[in-house]
Amino acid sequence: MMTIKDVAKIAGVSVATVSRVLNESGYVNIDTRKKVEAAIKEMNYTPNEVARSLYKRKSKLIGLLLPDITNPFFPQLARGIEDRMQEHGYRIIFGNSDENEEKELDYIQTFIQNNVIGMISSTNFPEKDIYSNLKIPVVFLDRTSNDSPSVYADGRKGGRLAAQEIIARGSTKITVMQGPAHIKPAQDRFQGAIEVLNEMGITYQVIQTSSFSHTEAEQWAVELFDKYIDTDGVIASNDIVATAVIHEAHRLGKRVPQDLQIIGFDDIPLSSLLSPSLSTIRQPAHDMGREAAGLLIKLIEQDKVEDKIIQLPVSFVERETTRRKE
Amino acid sequence: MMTIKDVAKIAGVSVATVSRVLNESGYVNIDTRKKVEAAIKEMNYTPNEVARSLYKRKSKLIGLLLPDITNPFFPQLARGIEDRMQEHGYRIIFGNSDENEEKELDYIQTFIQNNVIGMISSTNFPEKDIYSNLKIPVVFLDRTSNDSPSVYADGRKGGRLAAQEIIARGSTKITVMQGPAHIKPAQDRFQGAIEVLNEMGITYQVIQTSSFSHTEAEQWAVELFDKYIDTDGVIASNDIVATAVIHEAHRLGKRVPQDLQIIGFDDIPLSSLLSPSLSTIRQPAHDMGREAAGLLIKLIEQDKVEDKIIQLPVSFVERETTRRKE
DNA sequence: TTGTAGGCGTTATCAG
DNA sequence: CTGATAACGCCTACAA
Repeated sequence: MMTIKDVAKIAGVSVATVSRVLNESGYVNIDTRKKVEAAIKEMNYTPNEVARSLYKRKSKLIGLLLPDITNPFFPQLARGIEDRMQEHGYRIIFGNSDENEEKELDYIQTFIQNNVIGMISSTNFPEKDIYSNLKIPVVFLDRTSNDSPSVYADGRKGGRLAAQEIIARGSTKITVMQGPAHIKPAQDRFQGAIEVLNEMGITYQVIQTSSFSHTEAEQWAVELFDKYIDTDGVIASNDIVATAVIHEAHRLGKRVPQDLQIIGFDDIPLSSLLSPSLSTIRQPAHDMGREAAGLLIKLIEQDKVEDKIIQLPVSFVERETTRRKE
Repeated sequence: MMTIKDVAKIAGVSVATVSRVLNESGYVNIDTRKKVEAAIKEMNYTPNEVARSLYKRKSKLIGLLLPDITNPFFPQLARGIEDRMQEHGYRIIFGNSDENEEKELDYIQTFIQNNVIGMISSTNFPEKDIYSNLKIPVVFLDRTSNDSPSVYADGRKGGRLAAQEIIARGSTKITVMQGPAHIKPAQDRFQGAIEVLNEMGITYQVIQTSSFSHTEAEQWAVELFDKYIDTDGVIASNDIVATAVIHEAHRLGKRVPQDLQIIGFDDIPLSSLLSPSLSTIRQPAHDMGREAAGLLIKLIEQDKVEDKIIQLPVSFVERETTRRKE
């Protein structure tokens, strides 16, 4: 491994000078600069980030904590984050928390031990001391807490939209699937939906779902029709559950959207490929990731940041699981 | 930030002693050990991994390079890797390569600058010098190169299976979708399938697909029926394309599986939720991730590793896009 | 404009 | 059994 010393030696200067050209700091004669640059290129030298990090007490690493990368919504966030971070020279240490506080703590711990310079987290525990006591900037993604920096989509609005659209298209016996109680955005959606339902005086039923996992989605779909066989409109807690509902409706011989309309949430990439393709409330996941990254970078690089809360708009994506508007 | 010095001070010993108890190295009197441990707990001290890494010239970080986390196959690999690594105290620095050599190089570069102790890569360029010149262990995942350590599923076998099963279920005008030319496993599948087709003397057509992206999947599905409207069996290059094919078949009024059978590849989590649910060749993605992590850990921690090539079995998952065997 | 030297937090060597 | 102390590779006063 090359070190700054080696470069200094073959450039015939001191390490301090090499460091100066490396960091474009302080004065350095144009000619010696050239010599140094030549040496660097020749030896194909790149500075050891670990040593840098030790000295500066901070690295170019940022910590990313997501509940479960296996849920199709999160890779999109991750991708948005990574794209933006990468443009700015930051790298990502990644962990799945499984919404498990202990695991989360453990990761935060090691993030800090590795001098991460900032962190993005989709945690269910944003209020915890761990976060408020952190000495590095944190951005909550798809989550919020008071006035902490955060990026999220307007879940309540999304829920309202879903209800409005499904009502406008003629469903009258609506079932709302309520996502996991401990996940804030899931509850926002739910609240938004029932708000509208109540305002319009439409009767509805609720199905509780306690997670967003693929494996359990099927069960809830079954439970749904088991309890409410004659429902004619389902507002699902996300696209995965919605997919399972389509599947189950098919199995029961229900026609979608004629007998039953379904609206999902998220607009994961596969939604448009389903048969029928899924009408859904779109969250701009990739953008959310980019924004979160952008916000964190600001927090890191600027001392004063005005807009620390970024709310992105959701929108109704009309596809084939809803009828044409009357 | 606490340092080992602070601990030493309040424990009334030298840093060397603290270091010894931290690393369980060398002798240390039981009583002083207790004092030190008490101090550590009291101050809630955790060692600075960066300093450790600098001294040891290697960290507890491993680099992970995946083509695109947005493709549902990869999160599963990632998850498998992470789970296993996490159990062993390793953390992951992650990057999307987009199958772009330059990006890949860039990441490898920074991985090394960060003293990663090993690397897992799903690269299309395993033969490149960058890899062979690396001084840290590398495991290729879902990829291979000569006798480099690697973990992958038996793609050729998978292709053969797909062809055998679809033939056994009565398709006679088969279309094989050939995945991206530069992706080895995609070609293996293709080869396996046409091998069987040729052996059995079945005529078939080929549709080229140049990527695995969601956005383009739809186009190939359209192209497929555009060119071969009366095909009665499709062997898709992966589950995403297969999903698009189901969708397009629906649109054209074809009944699946009566008029048209479809077999996918991968068995991504959503496959079972589709309508009809997708028959596919399953790759044990999560296990592949775990195995790759396990192999890398061995490579790191042991000096001699016997089985450096791990091939995992694929299997046919019978669902609703194929008919019952006759 | 350039070089010397001290320090970032740990570990390991070597006396004691 | 314990304690100085020299690295690890880099950056930044401070001198020259």
